Amino acid sequence: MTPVPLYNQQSVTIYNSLSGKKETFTPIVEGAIGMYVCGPTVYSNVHLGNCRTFISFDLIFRYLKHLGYKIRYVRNITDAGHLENDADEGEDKITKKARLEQIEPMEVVQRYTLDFHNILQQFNNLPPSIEPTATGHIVEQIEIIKTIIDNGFAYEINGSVYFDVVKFNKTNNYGKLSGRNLEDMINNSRELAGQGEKRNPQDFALWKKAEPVHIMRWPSPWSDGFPGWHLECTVMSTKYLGEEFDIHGGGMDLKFPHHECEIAQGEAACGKTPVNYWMHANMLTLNGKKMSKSTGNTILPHEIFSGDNTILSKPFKPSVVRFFMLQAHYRSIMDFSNDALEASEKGFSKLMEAIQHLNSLRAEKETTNFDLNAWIQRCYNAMNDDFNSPILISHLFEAVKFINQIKEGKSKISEADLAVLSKTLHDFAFDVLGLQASAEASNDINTKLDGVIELLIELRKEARINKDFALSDKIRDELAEKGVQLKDGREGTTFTY
RNA sequence: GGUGUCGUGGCCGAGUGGCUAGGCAGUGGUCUGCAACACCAUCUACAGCGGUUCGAAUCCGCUCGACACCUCCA
Repeated sequence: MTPVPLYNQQSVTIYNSLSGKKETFTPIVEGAIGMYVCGPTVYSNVHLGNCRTFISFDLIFRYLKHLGYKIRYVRNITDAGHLENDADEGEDKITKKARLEQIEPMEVVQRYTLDFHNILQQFNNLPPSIEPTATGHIVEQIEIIKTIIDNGFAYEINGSVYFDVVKFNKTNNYGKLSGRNLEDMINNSRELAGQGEKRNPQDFALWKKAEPVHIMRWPSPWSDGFPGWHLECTVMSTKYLGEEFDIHGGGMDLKFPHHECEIAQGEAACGKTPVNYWMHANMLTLNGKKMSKSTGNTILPHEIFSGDNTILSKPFKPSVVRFFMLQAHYRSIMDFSNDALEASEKGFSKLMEAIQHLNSLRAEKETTNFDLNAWIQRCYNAMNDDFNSPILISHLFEAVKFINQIKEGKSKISEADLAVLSKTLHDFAFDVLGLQASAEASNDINTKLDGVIELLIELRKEARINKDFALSDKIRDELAEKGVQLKDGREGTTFTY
């Protein structure tokens, strides 16, 4: 008999940025989900704020997987076509960096893509199902531009192609995601230089003619040039997930104009709105201000792992940082600070230690002081409610308290319940939240074990000085029995495993 | 200037029209040779001013403040 999938037992609610409300999640195809998340532009090291977004969507990916959904998670790498600004002289970010460092553009891409993967792996993010690059989809981008031109929503000027926002807005709604209306934008837009050839300031580039200095360029029917930033996501999401798919995510700062433009492109090219559920992860702030590459208000993951930053009192492990982030809801702004990290570190250890204690608990005939089934459902309810990880974590701490009570002999648990409790805690802590105990804990334990042995050596030394040889021999012999060999030398006692 | 979000106790951070989230820190106790851990108990809240309501920190209005987007950014 096939078990009923969890997704048929749990009803997930998602806050949809498009409607501004929480909505019951229903995928287009039962049991299967297509999810697209905007990835990084790989022109510099990924900072902690970037990581928060990807950890947020990793949580969502993990939970939906846990519920038994078959999910295709597509996250792009932007390695071309990302304009420095909206001016005609706009320079590709990758190209600019390449020129500054005197290396090939793809060398920049390679370096920072590796950095990105390395960091996310340390945070224990699962890799996406497909990680396409913009440069790998130039042909498709050119094709979709042709379609948009044919459909009458784009125009060519001087070898560049622009999306005609004003015309599009006559039949469609430009601004429905970001809650803007075009009239307001036209009336209140700031004056920017270099908008000369566009019909309207709100129009955005689909294809840009490359200036002679521009290294990254591709031939097209309009000019040797490069694609506009917004286009790659439309092309790659459509190619791998279809013209209509379930979830599109990204950082809150991409809502406008990037995601708004994606909707416009999708509708202009395919005649349908591309995404059912838009999800936006909120920013991580530093000193109360958004972390941002361009302003330099950032902290890098490796600085946290090494403790090499003046605002940090010590190094913190990736899992602690991940736990810290998951203690806030993904849609809330979160402020980074050393004090908050330290608090999270202690809480994290408490949780991990309790989970380890599970192995040494003695089962009784009955369970007291804990309604296991109700607790499990509350854990699911928390995650079902727009992936509320902080509430889930608060429930996990209820279990921690219960486990410690059992240890103290103040509560009891039956053998069957112990197995269920253990499975549920492992599922949520490791599979869903993506925390890591094993590797880190074992290192941690090795460190602690070394300390313990050093202590025994010290005690043995004292015993020998006091001529308490019965004790000193007992320490030496019993350690040997457990595989720890003590070696007395001129410079003191050493040991080997 | 336009649009939007938010303002919770020492810190971080949930949530809600009436029923103490949680973590960290603090205090008192139990345990301990003394500690640590753990357990039990406990103190600091809902920016300000009005309104709706039997009742609001939660809804509405105003004020103040912060942040975000409007220009590249997760």
